[in-house]
Amino acid sequence: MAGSTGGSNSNLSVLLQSQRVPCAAASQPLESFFLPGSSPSFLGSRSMMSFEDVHQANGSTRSFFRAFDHEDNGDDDLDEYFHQPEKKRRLTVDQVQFLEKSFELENKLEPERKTQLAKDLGLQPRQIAIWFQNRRARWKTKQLEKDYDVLQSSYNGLKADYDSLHKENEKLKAEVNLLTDKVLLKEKGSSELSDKDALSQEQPKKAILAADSASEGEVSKISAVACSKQDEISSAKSDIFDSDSPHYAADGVHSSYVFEPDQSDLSQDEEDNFSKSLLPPYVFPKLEDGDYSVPHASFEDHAFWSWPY
DNA sequence: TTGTGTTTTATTGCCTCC
DNA sequence: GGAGGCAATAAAACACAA
Repeated sequence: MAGSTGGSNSNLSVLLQSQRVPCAAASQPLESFFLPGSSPSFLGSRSMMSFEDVHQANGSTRSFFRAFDHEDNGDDDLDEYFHQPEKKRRLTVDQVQFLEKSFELENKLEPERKTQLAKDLGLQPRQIAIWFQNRRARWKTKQLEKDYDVLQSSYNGLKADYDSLHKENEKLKAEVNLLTDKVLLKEKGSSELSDKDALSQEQPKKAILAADSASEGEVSKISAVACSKQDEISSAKSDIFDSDSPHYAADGVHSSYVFEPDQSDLSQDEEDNFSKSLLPPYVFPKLEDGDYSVPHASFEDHAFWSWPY
C-alpha cells in the first residue's frame, strides 16, 4: 500500500488537498465528536456548530491545523504555507482525538471507514491508513511491554519460591548428613561391641585401616558430636534399630573405636543396600558432595522440577 | 539558544491474501 | 497482480534541560 501510492507527486497533492482545508470539511467530524452525547458516528454537515465553536467548546485555542498557529492570518502567509516545500505536519489534537476514538472502536480500517474518516477530518485516506498503521504499531509495542511486565513479575515470584526451596533443601541436606553420621557411628559402635572378642583376637585388617584413616582426635570429635545429639535422635533411633538389634549395644556404651566393613570396598549396590538397611523406609544414600542437593541447574532448567528424591 | 532525546508522520520493501 | 498489513527506518516536529 504505502509503497504503491508513495511518491513525491502524490505527497504534494496530499499536502495541498489535506492541509489546506481547515475549515468546512474539517469541522464536520468534530461536531459529532464533541457534541454532548454524540458518538463518533458521522453526522454530516447538519450541525450548525462552526469550527470556531468547536474550538471554544473544546477549550482549545488551537486551530484545527496546528500549522496555522504559527502562521498568522493573511493571504501572504497562507500562500506561503501552501507553497512551502513538502513538510510533515502533525495532526491536530482534535484530529488525533477523533482518530483515537475511532481506533478504540476498531483498530482495523475498512476502506469505507477510511474514506469516511478522511472526508470528515479533511485528510487523505492514505494519511488515515498511515495513522492507523502507526497506531497499531504503538499499541503492539505497549502490549509487548505489558506482557513483559506480567512475565517479569511471574518470574520473580517463581524465583523467590525457588530460592526459598533451595535454602530449605540445603538445610535439610545438612541435617541429613548429620544424622547419617550419627547413625553410622552408632552402627560402628554396636558392631564393635558385638565383635569385640573376635576383633581383639583377630585384629582384622580393616579395623586397622579404619583406625589408621581417622586420627584419634577426629574419631573422638565425631563421637562427641554424635553423643551431643543423642537426645535429639533417641526416639528416631528406637525406630531405626530394634532393642535386640545386633547393631546396637544393649548397654548403650559407645566406643570411639570403629569397626565396620570398609565401604570403599562395597559396590554401589552394596552401598545402597547398606544405607537402606540402616534407615528403612527412608533411603539415605551416602551423602557426598552434591547428594540430595537440588541440581545445580539454572532456575530456568526444568530438570529442577523433577525433584531428585 | 542549542543540543539531545522522544514522538509522530511518512516511506520502503517484503509478505500474505484474494 | 493488486491491495493491504507489518517491520524497519527516515525525517520532521516537539519537549526539555543546560
